[in-house]
Amino acid sequence: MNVDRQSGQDLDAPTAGPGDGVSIAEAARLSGVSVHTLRYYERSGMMPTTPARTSGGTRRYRKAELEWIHTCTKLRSLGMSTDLIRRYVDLVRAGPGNEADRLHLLEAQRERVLAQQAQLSMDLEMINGKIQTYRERLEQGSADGIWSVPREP
Amino acid sequence: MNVDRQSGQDLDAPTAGPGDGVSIAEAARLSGVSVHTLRYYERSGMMPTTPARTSGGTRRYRKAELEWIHTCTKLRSLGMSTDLIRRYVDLVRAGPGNEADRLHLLEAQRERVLAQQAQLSMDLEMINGKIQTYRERLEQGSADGIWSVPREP
DNA sequence: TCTTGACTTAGAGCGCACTCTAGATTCTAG
DNA sequence: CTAGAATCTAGAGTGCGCTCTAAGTCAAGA
Repeated sequence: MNVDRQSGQDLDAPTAGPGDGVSIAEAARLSGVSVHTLRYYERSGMMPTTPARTSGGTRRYRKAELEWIHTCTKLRSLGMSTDLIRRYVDLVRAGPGNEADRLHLLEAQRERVLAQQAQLSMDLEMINGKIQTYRERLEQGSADGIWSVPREP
Repeated sequence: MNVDRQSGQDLDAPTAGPGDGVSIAEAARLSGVSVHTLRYYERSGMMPTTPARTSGGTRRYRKAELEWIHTCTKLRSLGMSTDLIRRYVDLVRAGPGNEADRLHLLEAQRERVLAQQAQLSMDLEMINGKIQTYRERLEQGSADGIWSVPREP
């Protein structure tokens, strides 16, 4: 059985009984995002499946939701916009048959990330150059001419 | 003589005579940022030196400003906040003697970029895995079980 | 049962980095 | 000299991705 060590809840339970899944606070702790953000993701259509509810209406996050949140945070940290994630989620919710579209969204994001990595590496050379220059000048006791303001004669 | 090919202006001229430097539109074209952004950078204290002005008050960008804008856009694309850039610019404007502080700002930014690159690479593995899975399933004509919504029995 | 803390919703607020506007002034080609 | 394009300033507006609030409901231990 697949059980959360903290809450002792069965993450795979098929129904929304009172003891199934974990609370939103626990889901937040497990995924590293705030409860506010979890609710925001849900109401803005960024969850392929929404957490089950107890009879009182409180959310119970299970394996599917927790795994998606994990994926979702990775897509976000790869720079994928909430709008694109919504589009991806819409495809998933539409069910089988649009896998090529989903693939295309992911591949497009990968291309953006690769481009960004290349850009970062290029711009890093610049900052490394400046760091190197500062270090050399500091060894000599002077940093003139890097970005000092020229004095009027 | 250092001359802009487009405007034919002397970028090194020491005084703010009417024909020295380039207009803000030309500076924008050369640096790839908008004229709005150039004015914003200036008034929010992100320019170590401000462009000279004609007698009528219009800006004339010269080599120093154009080079800084170039550096500044790279720092921005490395994710350095405008606040940190302002701090760096303040140090530069304060003149020689704080090179260690400047160096520290740049090194801290480099550390953040290196961490971000590592994170991007890690998260990219996830997206690559999903892309790979989708491709395989598409070859088989099915993408069930990646992020499909389970049907109720 | 009671109490305390966690949870609910809809909607407002925030921080960042621009981006645009209005209305006046300046520049430049003819 | 003149017309039209470019520029000026201070300040307002925008889009993104959260983040927080208010006013109430629910859950769980003593």
